[in-house]
Amino acid sequence: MSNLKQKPSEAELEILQELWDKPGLTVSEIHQKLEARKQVGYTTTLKQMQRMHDKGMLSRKKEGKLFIYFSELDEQLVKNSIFSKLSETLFKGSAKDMMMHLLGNQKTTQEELQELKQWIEDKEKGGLT
Amino acid sequence: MSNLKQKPSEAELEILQELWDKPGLTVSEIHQKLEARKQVGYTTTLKQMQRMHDKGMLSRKKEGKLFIYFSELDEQLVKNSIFSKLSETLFKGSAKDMMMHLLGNQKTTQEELQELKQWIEDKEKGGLT
DNA sequence: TGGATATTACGACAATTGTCGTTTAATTGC
DNA sequence: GCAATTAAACGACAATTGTCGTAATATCCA
Repeated sequence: MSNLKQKPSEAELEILQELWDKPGLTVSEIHQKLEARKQVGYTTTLKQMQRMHDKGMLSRKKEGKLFIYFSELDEQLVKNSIFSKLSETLFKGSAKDMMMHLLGNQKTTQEELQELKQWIEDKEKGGLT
Repeated sequence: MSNLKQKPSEAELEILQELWDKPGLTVSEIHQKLEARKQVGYTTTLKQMQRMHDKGMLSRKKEGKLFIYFSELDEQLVKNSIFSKLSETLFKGSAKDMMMHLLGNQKTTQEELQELKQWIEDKEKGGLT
């Protein structure tokens, strides 16, 4: 797990996300999930995953007669690096500004705001060593 | 302003960000700003901006002897579309989950959390038409 | 007015990405 | 055993990206 020389592309992220959700899927399983969301051919998914395997982003092992795949990249690390790059590029490195943007512009429900506030409060109480 | 058929690439975003911050910059001005952050040749920046101009992402006008550039893409729209895509791909579309991730993993200071909470509270009071 | 300087335009290239079609190989049900 | 089905491997392609070098222009100054 968890090297990260290259930033995964959009399509790669979609595949990684599926494997983070549920490690050990076959190409067809992944393909089915992707297909449910967007138009894409089986061989495209296959090729994509083979390339990711070549790059070391995925590992795989024979399960019976077919391969099941696993992510070799750590979910948190990848996501962090994406956001940190983004905050760097678009918000002069201020994570706070980035969140302000999120809160201000995404359709965030009242309820979600509530939860979020709660979450912050909990974090304030609990987590300051 | 504000069409968006194509998602700007990483390098393009860096340039857009400079123009959003301060519209009407020359190639060299942009280049200087970029150069301060990363290693890149002048012609690279120039070419990048010319391509963006061709794509209609940037407009420009002769100011005296040289061109000054402007973004043709709306900052909010672009940023929203980036985040919405991201939340789609990596958080099953939940903006809240995305923010949780941000709050949990980015180095967010106590102070920033405070501000954020304040911001949420203000928003609760004021903004629900 | 000519050369030095600053800007802009062109054209190239390698690498990466998204997409497939076509082949091979393996598995499985008659 | 063999045709039908499934899965995996290969090889191709066009478009996009990041990067420049070089050439053409426009400006300015001595």
